[in-house]
Amino acid sequence: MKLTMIAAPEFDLTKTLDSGQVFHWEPLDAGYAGIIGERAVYVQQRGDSLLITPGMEAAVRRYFALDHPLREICGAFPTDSAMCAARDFCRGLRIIRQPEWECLASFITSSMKQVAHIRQMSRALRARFGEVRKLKGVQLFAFPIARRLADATEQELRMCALGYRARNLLATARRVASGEADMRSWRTLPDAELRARLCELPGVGAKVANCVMLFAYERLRAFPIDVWIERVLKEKYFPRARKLTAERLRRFCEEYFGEHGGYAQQYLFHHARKTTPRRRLTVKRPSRRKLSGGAARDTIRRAAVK
DNA sequence: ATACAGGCTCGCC
DNA sequence: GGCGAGCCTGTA
Repeated sequence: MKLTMIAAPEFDLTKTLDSGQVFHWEPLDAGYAGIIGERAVYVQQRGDSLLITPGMEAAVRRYFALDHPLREICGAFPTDSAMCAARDFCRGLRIIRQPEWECLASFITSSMKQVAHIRQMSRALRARFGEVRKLKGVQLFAFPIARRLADATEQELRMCALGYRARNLLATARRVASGEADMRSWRTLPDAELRARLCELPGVGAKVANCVMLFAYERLRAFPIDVWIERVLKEKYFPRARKLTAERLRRFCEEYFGEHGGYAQQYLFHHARKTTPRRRLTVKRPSRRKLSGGAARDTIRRAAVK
């Protein structure tokens, strides 16, 4: 197939797709296959350009936010050592513009999951409920619209390995499909109100809401705080803090990282995730994790088996 | 094999 | 209004 070339300066496709903001792109040939809106697209980087499916030029530019003034954004970051290291490591990583529903649904499934598994759940949902598209001879599945999932049963969603997330995804899909939650109209809301609307949805708390604001609503101040970022922040910015409440941490991020906090967060996150040896994680985890949730149940299950 | 994941929600105090 | 426990399942 003939491909079209578009300019993409200050852009790193692989870093962007591998930074945990989007979960459906699959490697294909020397590039990636994915779906933007309803349409399948192939994207391959060649230096400062992208080779893409003809006819998708505008959609690709918009989706990958090639218009974001990356140099200015990075230039406005704080200049502490952690931030500088992340900035250098993540050169070319952009916060993309995802469809609202796909982004929301994906992050509802993300709770307590590693990126690899979120991708699997996305794949299962798409293969079971999504519309098929052909690209370069391979089949791609679009992320199912809310209506489609709203008409499914919790059982069917659980078959996509969602576990307890199935219930939340189904309930939220129903609200979105019915129009009770009109995600499109929320575009005009100020940050705080948008966050409040999102948090009313089942399975959506502050973390997921901030991810959706950042990756789908272009709210570049939104600063999702997950266990990785929490670890980085505590280590780099509060090395000796006794107890740091979530609220205090949130306020610090808002003031310190400011206008482009979301970019700063994504860079710190990606840098930490890609450079931290796995072995160190367990040692550095907050102690409560050792006691709660899965660990306790594992113990029970093991005891029951014996 | 077994610990533990990029949380949310409830019940408890 | 802060804290801990439970929830499902696959992966490292």
